Amino acid sequence: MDDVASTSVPERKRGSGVKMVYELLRDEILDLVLPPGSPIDEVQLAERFGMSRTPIREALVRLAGEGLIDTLPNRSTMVSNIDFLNLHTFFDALVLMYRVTTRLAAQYHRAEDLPVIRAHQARFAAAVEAQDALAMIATNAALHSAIAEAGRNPYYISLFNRLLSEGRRILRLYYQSYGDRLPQQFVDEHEDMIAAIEARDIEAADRLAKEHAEQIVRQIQTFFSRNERLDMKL
Amino acid sequence: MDDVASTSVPERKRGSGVKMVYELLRDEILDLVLPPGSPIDEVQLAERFGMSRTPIREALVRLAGEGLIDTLPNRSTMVSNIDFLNLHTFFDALVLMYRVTTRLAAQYHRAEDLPVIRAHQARFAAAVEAQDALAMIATNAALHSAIAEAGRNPYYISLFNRLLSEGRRILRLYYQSYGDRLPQQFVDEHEDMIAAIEARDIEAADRLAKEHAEQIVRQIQTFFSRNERLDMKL
DNA sequence: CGCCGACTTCTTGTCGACAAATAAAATACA
DNA sequence: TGTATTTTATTTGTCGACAAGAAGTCGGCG
Repeated sequence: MDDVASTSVPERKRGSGVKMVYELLRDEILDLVLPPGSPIDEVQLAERFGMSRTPIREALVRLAGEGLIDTLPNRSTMVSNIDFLNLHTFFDALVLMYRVTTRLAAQYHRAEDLPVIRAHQARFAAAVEAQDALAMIATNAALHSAIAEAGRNPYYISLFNRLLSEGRRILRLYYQSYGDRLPQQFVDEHEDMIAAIEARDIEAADRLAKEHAEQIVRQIQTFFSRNERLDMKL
Repeated sequence: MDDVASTSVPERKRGSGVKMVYELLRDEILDLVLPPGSPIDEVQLAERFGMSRTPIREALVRLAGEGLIDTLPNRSTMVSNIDFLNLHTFFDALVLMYRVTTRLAAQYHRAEDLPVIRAHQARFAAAVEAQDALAMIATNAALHSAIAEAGRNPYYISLFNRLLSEGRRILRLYYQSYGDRLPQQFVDEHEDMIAAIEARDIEAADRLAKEHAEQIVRQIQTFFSRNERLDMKL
């Protein structure tokens, strides 16, 4: 009908365009609005956002740096595929980072971190209540990211955020096929983890994070091995 | 002979400029040729490499993505500082990644990985023999990176490489002040680790990596705490 | 009928130029 | 003389245009 974003050119500020494009594309990729393999056309994006190709390009370089898009030299660029064959490496790193970040949060968190964490947990519980899969996935990632922040190790934070991002795509795929049935159990497990963090019980935090992570991983692995023939390129 | 980079415009190939600038700047930063805080001027680099600002900019965006340079919006961009106050987070992550990657290498390496690893180890031994600190630091990073590659977990590989990069700057600072006295001990420890990997002895690989890493960390921490007043901005 | 080569087209990579934002310098004023 | 304000200068952010590289297309030839 009408061009979605052609006429609105709302006088962006100087440095804001890149960030906006980056975050929007990022969310669209992670929510599978742009499924793996989708072609990314620079001029098309330039038209859509009403700006030149230069800032678009910068956003794409950043996304490529995080492995969210793949760029073939001189040829096309597209949303990166999910490597189903090596999912175990992803799960291995995910479980380890769950443990390490939760452990460090119990050790190093400050008083002002807990309200932030609890706020995320509240949003997560609300999403589960509303059976909103997309919101539940996003708030789950935000919650664990906040816990990692409280651990105050930028290297772990960085890797964990990347894993959580990739996890958003995989979880979306999982709950999509699973009929979006969202268990209350995760909310309770989160509560226990937060309590352990607040009590500064490092070993308990580690153990709870390990169980929490391994349980999720087990569910998803079961699902993906059941649909073995899902080795489509997608 | 000729001016280093003024008249020679050797017809680079289309996509090669960015990579070249990226790698060169990266090495100059990690070898402290460009010390922390050095200003990065785009036009100056453009003249130096005989190209436009666009590819320079792309290389800088990538470097910023890895935390090697900091960019103040609309103002200057400079080599990122080393955060001496939070070195413990760096060491914590470094030790963990040493362990995990070596462990996985023992578990998942293939026959063709070992010659590569041994080649790096030979170069490392040669650098120690020659008492060449810069080469020793670089080959050490390359060796451990190769071990991580044999572990075949891209997430760990990515974080570990970032840690090894940052480590190159810190080690450079360390050996610089230490009179570049290079111990033979590291060569032997590497040999033991490689042997454990080859024997697929996972627990031994883990233990050796842990001891190796903690010993290095201890040395550097002692050094830095002795020079406590090194809390200069540098 | 099928294979090989020139051509077209489409996307990316690079360029030079201009505009905005900020810091530094210069000026005016109390 | 010290401070506020204007001016200048420098660096970044953005733009439109052009050229190179690669896939697809079409025609020619065996």
